[in-house]
Amino acid sequence: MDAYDAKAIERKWQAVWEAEQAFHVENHSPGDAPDEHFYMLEMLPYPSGSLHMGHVLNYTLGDVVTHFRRRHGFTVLRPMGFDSFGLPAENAAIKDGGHPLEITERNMEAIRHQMRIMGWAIDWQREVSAHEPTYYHWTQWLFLKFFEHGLAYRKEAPVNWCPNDQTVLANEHVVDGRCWRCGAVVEARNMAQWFFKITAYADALLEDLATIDWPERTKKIQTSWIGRSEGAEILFRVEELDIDIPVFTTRPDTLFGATFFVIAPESPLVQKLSDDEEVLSYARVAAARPTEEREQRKKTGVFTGRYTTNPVNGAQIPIWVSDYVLMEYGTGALMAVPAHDERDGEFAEEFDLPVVSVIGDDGRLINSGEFDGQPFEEARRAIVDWLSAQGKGKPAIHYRLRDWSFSRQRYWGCPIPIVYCDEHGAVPVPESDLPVLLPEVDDYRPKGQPPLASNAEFINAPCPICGKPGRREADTMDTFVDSSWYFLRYTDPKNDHAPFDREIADYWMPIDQYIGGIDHAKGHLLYSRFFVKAMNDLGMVGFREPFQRLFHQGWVRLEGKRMSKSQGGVSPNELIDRFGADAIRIYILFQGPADQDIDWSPDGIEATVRFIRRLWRVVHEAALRPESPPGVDTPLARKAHETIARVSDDIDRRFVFNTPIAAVMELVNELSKAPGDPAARFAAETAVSLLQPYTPHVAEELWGVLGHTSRLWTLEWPTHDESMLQHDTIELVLQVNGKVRDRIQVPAGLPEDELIARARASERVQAHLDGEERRVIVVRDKLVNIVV
RNA sequence: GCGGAUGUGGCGGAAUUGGUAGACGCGCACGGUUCAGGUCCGUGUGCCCGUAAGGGCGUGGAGGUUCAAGUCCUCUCAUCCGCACCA
Repeated sequence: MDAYDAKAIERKWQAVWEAEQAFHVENHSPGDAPDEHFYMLEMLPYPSGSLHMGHVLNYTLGDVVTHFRRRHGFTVLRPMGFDSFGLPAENAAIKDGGHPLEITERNMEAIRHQMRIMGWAIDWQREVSAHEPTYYHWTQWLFLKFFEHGLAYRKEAPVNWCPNDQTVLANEHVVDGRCWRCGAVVEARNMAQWFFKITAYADALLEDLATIDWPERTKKIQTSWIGRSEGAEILFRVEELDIDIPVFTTRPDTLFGATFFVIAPESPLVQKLSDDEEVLSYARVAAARPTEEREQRKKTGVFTGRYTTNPVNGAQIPIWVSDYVLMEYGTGALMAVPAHDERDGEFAEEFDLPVVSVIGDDGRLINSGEFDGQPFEEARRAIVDWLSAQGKGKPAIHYRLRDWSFSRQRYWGCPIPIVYCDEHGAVPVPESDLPVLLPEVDDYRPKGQPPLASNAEFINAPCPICGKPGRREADTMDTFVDSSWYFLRYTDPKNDHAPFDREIADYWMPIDQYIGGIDHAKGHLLYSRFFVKAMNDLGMVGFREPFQRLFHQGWVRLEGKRMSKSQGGVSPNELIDRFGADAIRIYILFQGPADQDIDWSPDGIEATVRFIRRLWRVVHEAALRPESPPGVDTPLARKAHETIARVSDDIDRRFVFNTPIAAVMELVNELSKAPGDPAARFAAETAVSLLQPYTPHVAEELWGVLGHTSRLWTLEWPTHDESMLQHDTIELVLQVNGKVRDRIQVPAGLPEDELIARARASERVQAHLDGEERRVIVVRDKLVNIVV
């Protein structure tokens, strides 16, 4: 027996898999495509630096599922690619020099290498990268389709502006109101921005959550992010100015209690309602105040001097301006009901405004004219009906979700295929002119305008309609656009006349198992759902959800901090070099349930290497034993069958990956204690076969040691014999008053009387039977509990 | 403030349907083998009392349901996460 040499074994089998393209799957013509197919996908990596232990967990998990499904006869699509546009490469180029493309491709090569030496079963023939023109060609094409159908549009909107870096920042790059890079206080600035109309899909995104198998907490995050609330829009008339101000409320039943009215400081209504300098200056100061300060509990505000009419009772109520009203939500104005809304109540107290209670302790309306006495739920409808009849209101639904702003004033992203013409406005680049290639620029640093704007050759382009000089859009797309459809491109990655073929996409999609971090719950996972729904409506795909089943792996933490590219962490390469990929794979999954966070400690790795070496030795010993006869029935054989059952159920139904390792360890322990057992060969083969998805290299090698020439990775998963799980004798637990007093071996299947008799016969039980027997509970083949 | 998750030995965790708490592994202790060993093998290891037999206690805390609770119910504490003046 040679010593276990992880490196040699891993290189050997990785070479075989590559030479045989073992994990490549073909697209069949629709008629003869295999029925049993499975689309396994993990979120694609962002190529900044190299992979960290969090990735190792993510992709090893996916790898186990891939092998497990393959060996159950499924044709498994398991592709890989790179989210290769984005700020980090650009920032690295600014900071250290070099080109974002070079930096990105260097990192990609490092990651491909890591993926290869981890031995992951990936179909590399389907690799896609966001920054390749052959990919972003179709990102641009999809943008044009969305634009054509009104799902992509341009409008003025507030953005996070860093006055120091002279650029817009994404929300996640604003930390405590400051720029993450230079620390300058971020300002709100209005700029023309491109948006996707994700709000048009708010209801669909909510409703279809019921059709997908996702963790409840993720559904909850999306639900609260979309933030649907039902209520009414009510018009408040300002007679002097002859205007109606709409407000949104979820509590129209409290309308009679509206004793004042408040508008947001940013609201254009402020100027209309008042020219008083005190009011205007309050509004200016309040609007400019950072959000944090606005959230401080003490209410501020100023009376405009104007009144509006409560539509339901004609009361003249004062109009105030206060920064507790948000311009972004509802209509930027609200009816204040101090008796039944905590915030309105605080405001009323601060400024000594009247409070009228309109709901009694019994939940029925009071002080509400003709609606008095109605339960408030009924009144809610009745009042809205009454308002509708009067033309003063209507039922309304509001969402917290806003349209997705995807313009980025940065270089390293997908160009937006638009030309601005003085005459024709924003004109889409014709499909035949795609892709609009990302050009070279002299300097990636944004200086008040996006880097692309400085490239005259790029920026000056004729209007596609009239041919007169126009200017290209200089913004690039948010990288979340790239990742909103990459999983579709994988199904048909080489297509050069369309993003993908619908029939092929419909065949593979939706993804059967998606694995990635929960941090993408309201970003990538929501955007991708929106894309698929929109594409379905445009007739491009035949399904409405991209990810049928979703799993979130936990974080790998180092000293309490999440390992990530920015935080650094433990280098997988070094670990592979020292312990081998198989040991790392088994180690990372053995730490605990995969959806729980792992605190990194190097201690356990030695142990997993020790286990592999033990397996190596025990299997070699077993290989010297004669072939196990079919149907061999020994305790070791039974243990093997039990292990097959446990491992299969854990991976398949329970989706847990740590306990199967423990189960196989038990089997290997049993085997090492009974090397001469006639079932030794069988037990060894079972252990190796069950471990194959976890440790594919050493499993393959040991499969050969056991005399097989077949490819274990292609073989059917073992099945257990149900009859081998039945035990002839069982351990019967004997309790007195619920406390365990004895355990005895009895034949399985004894009748209750017999079990009771045997329980009473136990000396240890008798020692505690000093009172009158009141009751005896029997769980057959398990326990007897005597109550005295 | 609202919503959610988690809490089990010295440590990571197991216990799937209310039925033996602590599987498997780390660590530790003792013994053996080798001896250059940070190798390998074996035994033990929840806590307390006891030489032992045995007994008591024990799943963040307090109550409850039940013959029986880590598991179900009520309250509570701690940690983490999400949302947060959303009308």
